Amino acid sequence: MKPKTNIVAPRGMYDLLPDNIRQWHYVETIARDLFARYGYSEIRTPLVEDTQLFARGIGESTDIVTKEMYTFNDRKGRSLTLRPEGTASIVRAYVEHKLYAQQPLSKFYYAGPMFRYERPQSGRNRQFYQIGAEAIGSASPLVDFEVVDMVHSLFGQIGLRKHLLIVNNLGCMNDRPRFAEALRSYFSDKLPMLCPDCRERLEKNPLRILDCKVENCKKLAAGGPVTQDFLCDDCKRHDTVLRQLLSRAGIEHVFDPRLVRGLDYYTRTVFEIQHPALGARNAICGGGRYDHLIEELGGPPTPATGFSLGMEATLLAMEKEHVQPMAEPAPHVFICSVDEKALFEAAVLAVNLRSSGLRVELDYEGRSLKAQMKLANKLRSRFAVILGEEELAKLSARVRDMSTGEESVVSLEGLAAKLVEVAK
RNA sequence: GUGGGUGUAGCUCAGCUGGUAAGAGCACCAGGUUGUGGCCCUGGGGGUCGCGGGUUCAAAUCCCGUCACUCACCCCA
Repeated sequence: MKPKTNIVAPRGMYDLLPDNIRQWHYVETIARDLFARYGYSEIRTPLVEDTQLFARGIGESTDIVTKEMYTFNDRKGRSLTLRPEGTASIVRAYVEHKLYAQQPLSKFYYAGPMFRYERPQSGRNRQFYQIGAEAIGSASPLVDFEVVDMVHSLFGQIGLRKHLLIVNNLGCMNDRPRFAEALRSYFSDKLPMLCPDCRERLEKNPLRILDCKVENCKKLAAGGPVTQDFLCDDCKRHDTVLRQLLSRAGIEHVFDPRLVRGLDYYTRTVFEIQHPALGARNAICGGGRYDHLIEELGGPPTPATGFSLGMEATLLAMEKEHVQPMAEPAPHVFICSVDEKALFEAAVLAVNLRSSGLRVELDYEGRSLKAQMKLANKLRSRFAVILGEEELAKLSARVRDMSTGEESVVSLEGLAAKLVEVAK
């Protein structure tokens, strides 16, 4: 009787097997290198935070806070939450360590898992991985520009070609309520024509009506007010400068006055990067300015801007565009042993060859030479080194080039040097 | 939380109007070569047909429930 468990990974969470992890390293490596060039330093914060941090930072009434958080009490009864996003934690650390006192502008990036209790879907999981960056301490549109350029360039360097940058300006804390009010009054007499979801949005967050997917709601929204009409002079200037910079730098983008991002803390600049080959959840990156969050979380009034990209969605986009990272390097050498004595020597030889910098595989089980050769072939090893009675008697090994089949006998003494020479 | 689709070997899937249908390809192992891979040939191991219940003489096949995966909605990276 085989013991059988039905324990599998939790819903919406999954294992990354060696075959997939290469792609993750590929993206992470490019990102780290690129971020360093922009002067952003890595920061790591706990995966778990005080529940209040997210409730206050993201917004008490948002879906993320009301129904999507993994929240639990620890043994002392403190309410803790698995982080559903990265920005709040970064800001918490910024305030806690008084980093504003050290330099006027702090530039961070982070990478790691986030958790939201949602129904899984294409490009969306309960544990998902984000790479993000935050520039805290400047209200300048130049910083928005830098951040947008940075993540846009990242996708380009990864090898994506079809990603699409969309920008908008939501206005500052004075403009937003005026705009929301205008939307309410515009839609108030059209209530029966809106979808049920939008009727609720009208109460809770009227901006969201603008990106409803229902055809009729779209039509109605098209005739309604847009953010641009309610921007104050400063916001207008901010918006203009950002878009001019993007154009001057040759960064393709579209302006979409209906783009609204979900998180409550966004002010002024918001942007999104989408990929057309994805499913319904087509954003691979979202971001924007949040000029009041630092103050909201107990710090001095400090403007900030940033973004976050979804790793799974990015990987999906890479797949659609057939972007393939380099293959896992194949072994230089596979050591085959013909008998038990050779097997012993093979283990010792492996140490020697590996210390010379070679990638070395060998058989551990004393299988047939044929089986070992098959394995060497399957692993795409450049050479097979064969140890047998004949070879060992002469303190030598047989070296077989796996692509040509040519063989030569080399003394054990000179083997490492010889292989290093030809295997490179 | 709501709705649709799908769960058969390690992988991709066929079988599904109930009755020699537990199958294929790939992968794996062995042999064809007493110490030599790729191609080819032969053989072999491997499956509670997601799980539970029901209908029936008989269920992978029909019905119900459940779990999981998946796509979409809400929301969002």
